[in-house]
Order: sequence, then C-alpha cells, then structure tokens
Amino acid sequence: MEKRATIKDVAEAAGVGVATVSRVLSGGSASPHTRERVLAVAAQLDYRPSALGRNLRQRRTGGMGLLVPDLTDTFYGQLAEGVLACARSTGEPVVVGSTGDDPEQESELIGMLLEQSVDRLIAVPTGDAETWAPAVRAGMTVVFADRLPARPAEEEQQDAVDDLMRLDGLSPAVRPRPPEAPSVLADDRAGIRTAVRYLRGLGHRRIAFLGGPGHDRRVAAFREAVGTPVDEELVVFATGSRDSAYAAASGLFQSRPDLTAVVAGGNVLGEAAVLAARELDLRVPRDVSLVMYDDVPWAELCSPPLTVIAQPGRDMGYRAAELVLRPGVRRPRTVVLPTELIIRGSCGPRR
Amino acid sequence: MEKRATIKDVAEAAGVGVATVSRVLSGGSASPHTRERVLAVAAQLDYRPSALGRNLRQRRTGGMGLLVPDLTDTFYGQLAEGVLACARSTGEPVVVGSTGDDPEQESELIGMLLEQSVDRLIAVPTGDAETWAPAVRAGMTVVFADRLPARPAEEEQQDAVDDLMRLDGLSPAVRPRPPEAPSVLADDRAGIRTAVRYLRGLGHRRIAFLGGPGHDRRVAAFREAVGTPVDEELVVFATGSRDSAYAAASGLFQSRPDLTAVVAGGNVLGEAAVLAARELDLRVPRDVSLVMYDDVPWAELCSPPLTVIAQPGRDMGYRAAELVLRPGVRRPRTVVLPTELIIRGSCGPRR
DNA sequence: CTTCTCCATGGAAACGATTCCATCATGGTT
DNA sequence: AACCATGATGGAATCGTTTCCATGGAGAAG
Repeated sequence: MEKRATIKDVAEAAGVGVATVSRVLSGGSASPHTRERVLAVAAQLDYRPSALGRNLRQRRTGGMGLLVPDLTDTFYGQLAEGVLACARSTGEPVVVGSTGDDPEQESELIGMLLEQSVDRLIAVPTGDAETWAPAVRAGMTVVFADRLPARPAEEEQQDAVDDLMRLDGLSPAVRPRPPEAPSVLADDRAGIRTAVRYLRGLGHRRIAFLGGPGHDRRVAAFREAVGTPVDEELVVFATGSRDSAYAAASGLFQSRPDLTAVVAGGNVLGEAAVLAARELDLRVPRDVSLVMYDDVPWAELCSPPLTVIAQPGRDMGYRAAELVLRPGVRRPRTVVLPTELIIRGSCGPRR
Repeated sequence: MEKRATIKDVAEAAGVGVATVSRVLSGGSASPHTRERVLAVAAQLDYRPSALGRNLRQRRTGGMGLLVPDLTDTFYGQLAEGVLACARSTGEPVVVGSTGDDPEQESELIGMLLEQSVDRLIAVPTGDAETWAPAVRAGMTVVFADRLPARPAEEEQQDAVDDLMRLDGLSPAVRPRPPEAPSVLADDRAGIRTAVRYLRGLGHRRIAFLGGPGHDRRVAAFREAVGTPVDEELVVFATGSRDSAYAAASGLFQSRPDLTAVVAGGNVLGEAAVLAARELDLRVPRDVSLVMYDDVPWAELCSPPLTVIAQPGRDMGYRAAELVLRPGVRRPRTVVLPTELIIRGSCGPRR
C-alpha cells in the first residue's frame, strides 16, 4: 500500500531538477553524466512515471479504444486478440467495449471514450455515420475494422434518386464523397463470389443468403455474384442474437424448402443454420449445402466439417492497431485482406 | 476538432466559481437557483467533465482492468462479456489484456495497469502469488475469476512436509493462511465429481483427464472423485495453445488405447479431444466417451453433441465486476457459482 | 580578448478536475 | 441589538507530468 515515487522524488534524490529527469526519461538531451545518475536513481527508487500526470498534460490518454459487437462471437475474439497483441508490444492500454450491435450502446461507449480522452479507436461499427459524428468531430483517429458504418438515410435516398436517373439515361451530378475513414476489411466481395461460384459449379441454382447486422457489403456481393434478379425470399436477415439467427435460419428452411444451398454471412449465422437444419431433419450436405463466412476452430468439429470463407481475424485486428497507432505515413487508408474458400465437407452436388 | 468545454468555461458562462460547478455536478450542496443555472449552462455547452483531471486529482483511474488468457477461447469471451456488461451499466471503462497464459506477459500487463493507476482488477491468473505481489503491494483491489493464482513453490513444499507428518500420525503446526483474495469461481469440485460419477455409472473405469494451464483445482477434484491411486498416465497436461492441446489429446489416445472415457478440463481441450479422436478413428461415444468442461454454443453442433459441465461464464464475469466495484460490504469474499452437467450425446456405456 | 553560439539545466506554468478553507449573508435565538 | 449557527460560495492548493523559457557556462570563431 506504499505510494509510488514521483518524478519529484527522483529529482531530489539525484540532485537535479524535475525537468531534467523528465528529459532523461523521455529521450531528451542531457549530459552523459546526468543521464547516468538519473537513470540509476530512478531504477533504485523503482520509479515509473504515472500515466495520469502525463495524460493530463498532453490532454490525451495513451492507448486506444476497441469497440466490437460481441466478444462471444469467435471472430471478434480473434480480432480483439490481434489488437491486444499489437498493443501489448507497445505497452499501450486498450479500453474495450462491447456494443451488442446496438447503435445506442455504441453511442454511449463512444461518449465514455471521449470522456476518457481516448483519441484513438478501432471499431466494428454498428451505427451509421451520424452515430460516428461526435467521434470525428472530437478529432479521434478512428479505424474501422470488418465493416464500415452505414451511410445516413438521406445519402441512401440520394443514391436511389441517382439510380433512377441512370435508368433514364441521365448522369447524376458528381457529388463529393465524404473522405472515407481508414479501415481494415476482408475482401468480402471476392470471398462471396468464390463461394457462390463454387456452389454454382456444384449445380446449385437456388442459393440463399443468411445475413446479420453489418453484412450489407456481403449481401451486396451476394447479389452481384448471383447476378440477375435475386429471389428476395432467399435473402433473410437476423439481428445480432443467436436466437434471432436461429429463427431466421429456421424460417428460411421452412418457407423455402426448394433451396439447395445457403451462404451464412457470419459464424453465428452458420451455427444457427446447422442447428436449424438438424432440427428440421435436413441433412448437410445431402439436402442442403452450407458455406459459412468466418473460419473458426469449431468449424472443423462439425460433421461434416464446414466449408468456410476464411478471413484473417487476428491479422485484421493487428493491422488495424498498427494503423491507429501510426496514422498517416503514406496513408494506405484502406487495407483489404484476402479471404480464402476452405473446402471441407458441408457442400455437395445439388440433390 | 473543436476542443471541449472545461469546467472553467462553464463557471464563467454561469457566473459562478469552478468550485460551485464541481459541487453541483457531483451532487454537493448548492442553492436550487444556482444548481438550475449551472445545469442549464452545462447542458448548453455540452460540457462533459474530463476524466483526466479527475483521475489525477484523486490519484486513481476509474474503471477496472481485466486480464484473461485468451479471448479466442469462447469461455473467456463469455466472461469478458459479463464484465463489460456490468461496466457498461455504470459507464466505467475496462482496460483489457490478454496474457496468453504466460506469467511473464501477465506480469508486464500488471505493470502497465499500475502505470495507468488502474486500481481495480479482475483476473484469470496465470502466474503464482509472487507474480501478483506487486499488485497487492500497490493496493489494487483484485478479484480473481475462474481460478486462483498458484501458490509459490515454497508453500507447496511445506504442504508436502505437512502431508508426510499427517501420514505419520502427527499434526503439523497450524500456519496462518494468507488472506485469500476475493474471487468468483465455478464449483469445479462438484462439476468434476458429477461428471466422474456419471461416467462411472456408465461402466467406465479407465477415465482420463486432459488438463490445461490453471486446471489445478480441476485435476485435484478429478483425483478426489476417482479416489484410490490414480493411474498417472491417464492425467495429461497441455499448455494453452491449440496445438499443444491437440498433441496432448492425440498422445493420450495413442499411449493408452485402453482408456474408455475422457474428461477435458476446458473447451479448447475438448475441441482437441474430438479432433484427435476423429483423426485416430476413434468413434465418440462408441469407442470413447467424452465430457468437456465449459458449455459453449458449438458444443451442440458437434456430432454427437457434446456432454458438458456448464459453468456460467457470463455470470462469473458480471459478479466479479460487481465485486471489484463495490468491495467490502459484508465481504462475501469468495463467490462459488454452480456447475451443471448437461447430458447430450458424447457419452455412452463402456464398450 | 571579445563575442557569439550552443547546450545543459532548473524554475515555473500548464493541463482540468476536486476539495479545503475562509468569507459572507441570512435567519433565528437570547 | 448583539451574537451565533448554518449554508452557499469562490479562491487557491493540489495531483504528476511535460514543456516553455531564462540562465549560465563552455567552447569556437573573430
């Protein structure tokens, strides 16, 4: 319970001023003699600078924030491990928050981080650009991982209008896009495309997509890969919870018994699909083929082992942390990491 | 990028002193008139007190630290979610670190938290009491979750000596136990005992235990439940990694093909056991029965679905957070939460 | 020898909050 | 009317660090 030595104690014990101690410890200039002396005294007193004083002085907290939807989801666990690994190597603290895929909670957590003067943040965003306005306004360095925030409703509307104009053969006015925030994403498009082609190659024609919150890019990729008008009943969404995922999967299988393959947009959805299929006595892959986004350790445990689109969760976290720690520098604003289709046993020829 | 209003700005705008503003905002006494006025101005300026100033003044950082071995392990993900949920309800930041089950990294992370003046910590400890000495010396409020730190070697030796004395019919001197730190644990003993009895009831006699780091209490419970000299070859340990777990499981199956049941001390070990069994063409449960510690969502996905000893990970985290936030108060120092044997399909009668 | 430059050095201000303490006003009691 | 108790209030100190700036000395260049 003894209290720690302060810089003042060190200064007195070494017979120098506090400014000198500070300089020595943070790499400023000092005579070799003084430097040695200060270092010795500091070591002897077991002095460790208090982050509190430094933070107040520089008006910022070191380290970074990390916001993920759910640490129970193995993929986000991997992502977090990546971030923590990078932070550990630099000795920086990471303040973690779990949003539960709820924009309101996300908003509150951003507020909390602001209050803490955390000015670097890695986030798997849930809310739209509006939710993120306070953060950028406060000058936070934000790096998005895994997804980008949805664009606000008005922009979507504008886009719809533009699309109509295009249909009429008009070219809409060029509007400046807001500068996109740095981000680390998986190549969803390629991943989904490869999966869909693979299923196509097996003869599947009625392929469904099971999506969750934040899977907009994946659905878009799915639509694009399928091409031609997509049967809208085959694209269903769940909220973040496991219950909702199960309900969505079960509903899908029941309402469209004619589907022969499913692409699950995330591992929670994949889990739900396996469970729902089993409950309805659908055999994988005989009755229905399944490809799951995310490679997680237990994908191999299923029987049959699941064919997955692997994305490097840990790497994504690590890269995002690097990006947020050393922003700028040749600004490779957006990093896209490759995905890989890992073929195991959950897909078969169309029945 | 505009900078936030400080308490001074509020004071000026409201025409009062900073002390008054502070009092109003932190529930001190003030006249209704002043209070209203200050509140109005604060709201209008969108003032949020900076945690930096407060922290420095009170010489402590709010919130808490959380140290877990690996966020990729679903159980620790659940635990972390529980902690975060509790912290979110009080608006407190949580600094999370991942130790990788390495005492050295744990030690460094403790140092980092000390530097940040984080004085409340929830930990799944990896190192022994010595590793934790700096934390208690600094007056941290530590709550251990899931396990307790190993006791230092010298104490173990002393215990061994005591045991010998007991064998000789002597009663060893009563030594004062160090005051045990508050902790939140699952009832490992009951859980393991129930599992072993269950396997016994199915006719199994050669039951193995697959342990990982920090599973001391579980092994002890296993030995106790099995009773009589345990066949030491049937108790094997892995380090934290998945590879090591797989190697341990595979080695166990190969060296002792006569075993008929396995208790895995954690979900990573359970996963490894399933994988190793499959690789060696051992059928579960026909050739070997398996009980896994930890109920995780994917346990149901395996085929057959795994029989597990469930422990309430999320609750454990939540309770630990409560404990660390409001210590004392009737000090229920150690909380033990119940475990439950959930019988699915991975155990069968002895072959 | 003078002057200029450069560097090491320490005092002091600053960061934004909390909190101690002195002051002042008010109202009630003797 | 004098006095005291009470409560509201603001000034100033404080927390531990970084950083600005002034000082002083040593060495180089003239």
